[in-house]
Amino acid sequence: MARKSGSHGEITGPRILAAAERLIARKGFAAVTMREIAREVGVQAGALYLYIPDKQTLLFDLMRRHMEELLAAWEAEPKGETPLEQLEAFARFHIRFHLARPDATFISYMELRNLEPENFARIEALRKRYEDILEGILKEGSAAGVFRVPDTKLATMALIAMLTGVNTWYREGGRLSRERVERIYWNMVRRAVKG
Amino acid sequence: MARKSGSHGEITGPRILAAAERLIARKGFAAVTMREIAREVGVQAGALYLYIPDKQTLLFDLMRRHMEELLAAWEAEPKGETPLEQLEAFARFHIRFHLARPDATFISYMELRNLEPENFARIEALRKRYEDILEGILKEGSAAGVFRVPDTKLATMALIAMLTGVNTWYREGGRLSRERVERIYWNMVRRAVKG
DNA sequence: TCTTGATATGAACGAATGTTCAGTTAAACC
DNA sequence: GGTTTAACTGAACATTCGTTCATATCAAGA
Repeated sequence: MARKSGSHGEITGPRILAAAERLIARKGFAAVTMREIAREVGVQAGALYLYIPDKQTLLFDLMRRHMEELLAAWEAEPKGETPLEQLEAFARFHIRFHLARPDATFISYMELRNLEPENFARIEALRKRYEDILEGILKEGSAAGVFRVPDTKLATMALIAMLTGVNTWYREGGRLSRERVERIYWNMVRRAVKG
Repeated sequence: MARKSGSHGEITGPRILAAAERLIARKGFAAVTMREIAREVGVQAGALYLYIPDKQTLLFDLMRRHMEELLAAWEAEPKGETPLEQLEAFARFHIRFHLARPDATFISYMELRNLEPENFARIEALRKRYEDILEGILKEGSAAGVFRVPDTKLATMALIAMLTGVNTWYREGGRLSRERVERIYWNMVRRAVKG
């Protein structure tokens, strides 16, 4: 029997990615088995291979999707005119986007070393494109005398680390609203680079 | 035969921790096998169990040692008088300490989810003690009107994330000296919280 | 109604895992 | 020189891993 109940064609493919994302974020890629993922989807382990070639590709697909959605979401974002407005847009966008996808964010920062070299290079390339966005804003603002940053690359890494750090402690329904967190972080970012 | 060459009593215990730290930092706890660690030490896998009870304890020992050394090192650090001086001391200390121990730092931030609940709680307690040091400085400076931080807990998390982020990109012998990195980061920290 | 093709099962594969343990070695002590 | 003892080996244990595949099921088209 193919399944206990329900009909075929009930989109199993996407459910695999969703289940894998949840499990890998919680336990780590190496600690999650294909059988666990299958159980979460409600299917036997062998059935996973109708949708993915192997476990490594599953991880790569999750990370690539996350990075591509990140870049696409920024493209669709209202940018602002001045470097200061752009920096605020970026800071708020970064917090908002990553807080909305805690699992994917966690995986993309923690599981890099479980990617095979070629896959690693491709994810790193996407990440660099994202970092270049922030560095571009900082460079422009530096040239205009609005920002004072001795090293734009270093400032880029510092600000992204700080902003991504929100994910490690923020909890929905906690003491602070997302809007309030955004404002406080934006204030720290602004003051950290203000000329 | 016990060994191919050399004599017994050549401190194998510490070498296990050192090898495990290197390997786990590079490949992740779940992806490292006891046989790999043993090979790195130059011993058979069974011999590891003369020094450690099991793999989980090995991870816990690494993380506990790191956190305890961190707290002890801060105790031994010259503190400064004013909140501003204390904050500078903390920022520079944090960067210096963690850059000197990239493997242990990496493990302590990445492998928390591989700790069993009880071990996790103990490591988290140590981490909280460390975060409380920075929050204490921020609170004191806020009360004195030297700092302007709307929420000391949030600022603590933001600054620690930013400072620890140095480890993700800094490379010995790279473009920037450690002293220069320290100064630039300290400047950003100072401006981010200055009243 | 018969055929087709996608979807899924469940058993099986070899390899690898953490851990144990009876036996071996060699240095240290009497 | 004989005994003790800590250090270590190497084989074995029961599980579990990712992956494959012959087979079964079912919905849809002819």
